[in-house]
Amino acid sequence: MMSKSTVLDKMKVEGLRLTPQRVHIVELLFELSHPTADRIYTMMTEKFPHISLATVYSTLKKLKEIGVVRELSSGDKSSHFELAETDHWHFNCKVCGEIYDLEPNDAEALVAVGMNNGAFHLDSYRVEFYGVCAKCNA
Amino acid sequence: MMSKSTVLDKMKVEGLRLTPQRVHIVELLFELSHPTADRIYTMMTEKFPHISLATVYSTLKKLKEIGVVRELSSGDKSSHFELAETDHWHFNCKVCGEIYDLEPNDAEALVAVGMNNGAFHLDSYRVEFYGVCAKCNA
DNA sequence: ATAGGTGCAAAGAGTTTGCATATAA
DNA sequence: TTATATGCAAACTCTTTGCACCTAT
Repeated sequence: MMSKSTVLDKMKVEGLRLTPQRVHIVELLFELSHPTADRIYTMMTEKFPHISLATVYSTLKKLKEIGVVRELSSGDKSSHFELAETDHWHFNCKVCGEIYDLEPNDAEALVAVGMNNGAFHLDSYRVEFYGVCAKCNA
Repeated sequence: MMSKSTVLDKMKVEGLRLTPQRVHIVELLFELSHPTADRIYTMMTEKFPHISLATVYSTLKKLKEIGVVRELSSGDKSSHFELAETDHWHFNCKVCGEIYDLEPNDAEALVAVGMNNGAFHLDSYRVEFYGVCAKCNA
């Protein structure tokens, strides 16, 4: 589990300015579960009433570039974002739209496939499950 | 490996009309590798000079609904589409943009995680790897 | 001091929708 | 015959860009 100061340090090291807006976006990424840019924007307006969606997108893009944020591009709707921390997989409920984090069982074997016998250079990978969660199935 | 007539039968069964446009879209899905809607549209214009992108999107949407097509939503760019046939995983090269099909090693163990101890109803899943392919790494 | 960030508005890309015409069944 | 598909254009959503002003370093 990454800490907030680890993220902020990383941002500084990578040459990103630590504006109050950016700091709060990072805080929200720790508080919210897989938020969309718009969700972050809405939460931001409580503390920064005049913030722009463009600022949110711009910050998320930079955080993605330095590798502390992952973008989850979900088919027909808007992207969700998460801190690129531990290795985990996602379950996407088609009824309520909730995204659940799941623990991998054997990530190493999976990664071996992704490297294609060493032929490919692997940066990252994602595992996404789709279906109906326990709550919605009841 | 699904056959073209299997797909067309399925479409008929599901109440979709077999128009010449739709038949050719299906043919293109067999010929092309993970095409975008726009790629299919461009190929379609050779045979149907006045076809509309809307028709392509509409057909892909219906094929997705009846489960013969999968949409691969790729982050910041447009979606790619593929026939929902065999169980396979993808490697996405960030340099050339190519999408490679990979053979799963142990899909069952993976699916077991996705079912979350039987709590979730699993429709489907995807495994996406990101990195640099052999060709671009040379 | 100044490179980089912010907020605003406008532009862009991809996808969907409304509607009149055409057509598969 | 008639419910559904097509093609066109316009609309929509999400995201990016341009620019003048501001601010973290």
